[in-house]
Amino acid sequence: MLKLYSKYPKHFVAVDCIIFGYDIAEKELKLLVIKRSFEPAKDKWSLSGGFVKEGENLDDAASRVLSNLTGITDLYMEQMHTYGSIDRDPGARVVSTAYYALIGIHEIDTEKKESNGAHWRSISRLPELIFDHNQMVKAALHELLHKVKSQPVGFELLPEKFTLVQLQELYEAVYQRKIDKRNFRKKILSMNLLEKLDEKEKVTSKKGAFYYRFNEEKYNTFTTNGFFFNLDVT
Amino acid sequence: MLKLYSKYPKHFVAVDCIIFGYDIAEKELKLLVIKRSFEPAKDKWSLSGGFVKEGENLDDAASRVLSNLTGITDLYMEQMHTYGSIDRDPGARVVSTAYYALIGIHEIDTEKKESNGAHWRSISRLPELIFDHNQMVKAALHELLHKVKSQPVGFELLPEKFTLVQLQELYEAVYQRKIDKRNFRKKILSMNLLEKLDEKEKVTSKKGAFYYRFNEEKYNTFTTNGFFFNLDVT
DNA sequence: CCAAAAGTGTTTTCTCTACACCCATGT
DNA sequence: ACATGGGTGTAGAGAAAACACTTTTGG
Repeated sequence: MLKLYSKYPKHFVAVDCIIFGYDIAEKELKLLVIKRSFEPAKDKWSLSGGFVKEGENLDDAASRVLSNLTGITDLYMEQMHTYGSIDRDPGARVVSTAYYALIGIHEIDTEKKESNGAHWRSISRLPELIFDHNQMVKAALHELLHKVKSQPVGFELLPEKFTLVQLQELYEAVYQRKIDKRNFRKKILSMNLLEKLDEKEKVTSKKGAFYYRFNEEKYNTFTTNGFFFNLDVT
Repeated sequence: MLKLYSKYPKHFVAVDCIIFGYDIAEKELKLLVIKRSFEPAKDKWSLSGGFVKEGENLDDAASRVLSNLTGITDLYMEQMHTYGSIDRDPGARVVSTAYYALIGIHEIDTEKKESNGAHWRSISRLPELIFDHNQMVKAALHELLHKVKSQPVGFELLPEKFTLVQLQELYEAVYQRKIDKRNFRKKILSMNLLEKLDEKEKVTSKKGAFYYRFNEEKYNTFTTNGFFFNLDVT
């Protein structure tokens, strides 16, 4: 390796993962937080993070942290923002890139979650987090809100099969407001992205609600043709 | 300083600045590019960047690079994305955070620009840039396009006083398409963010066009009340 | 048979779009 | 008086919003 840049300083580089999960039963958006196991700020609540290794891509570091914690390997994960204030981490100067992921709350490997001291916490009742982690979460929520309107990411938070009621409740949880049932269904179905299955979910009602499935192929056809997902309902 | 993290590797951290300028005369969006003065890739076209110093905030590093190049100190600058592939820079593994700035093409200190080997290049005729810089520009343009629709950042690219014609031409340059004059004026004026001045610009026409000014106070009133700037015109 | 949740259409309102002529002025 | 760019309104189409009753079925 050439020593071209040897006069410049090096820094610790880390990633922090903001893992959102949707709890279909409680109809709440949750965040995965961990009890930090090392100094500084040991035993405080924190996002899960990790240092970027030598010869490891930044994105790969984020995936590694996520998979160590949840067992999930292949996942929608998006870089959000990089935090680089010199004093953000009292242990040393660390530049940290925050990523966020959307998962169904039950997709997670419970073993791994427990052994890492991770817990789901409702976003409306978050604990105090270390460093600038609360700020990160706030920014990620803000971005999620915008994202959810313009791209069909909501489906990432649900199991493969879901009912329209569940989908609506998810949007209500994210938007933090009520949505009109008829308008919601009209709009989402008119996009032709959902496939109605022959199966019904019969736990929450006697009549039962039809399951639907997100059709990724159709979505890709649309996007390549300059289609713009836009879910903005009453 | 505690040696808490000493077992982890350190990395070079850099910033790259994507500086967009609007040329009010040529009605074109331009990008500031420089001829790189050092190895590797010496004499190739590049964004202007720099390594983050010891004890320097990430954002401050971006501001420093910008001000060295343009003389502009106080500016709207936004972090875009962090690029962290291990082989993106052939000189060494460098994690680089890209920022973009919007300025009027004439706000710049010409001395500084020349002495740094910087040039304005129309975004429709960009040269090949080093490393992943073309990718950065493409991403920044994409983000600019979305941003411009949802936030009144267009004004950053214009001088304090501007005519509605100039503002429309700016949006046409960014969107890369014609906008209906009457619809544009109707929409932008209905937002009540512009202040009509008593002065006219009389260079480009005999009749003269009234100057307007962006009213930041009004904008702040709106945003705090949950207002959403939305410019999406014919 | 009734409670509980699923499912379904229509009307009104508003926003977006398309479109063409008059105005002011310097030469 | 005319050429040049600045400025203005309206009608029609399409999208968003408001709104309430019927259906199914397990207990």
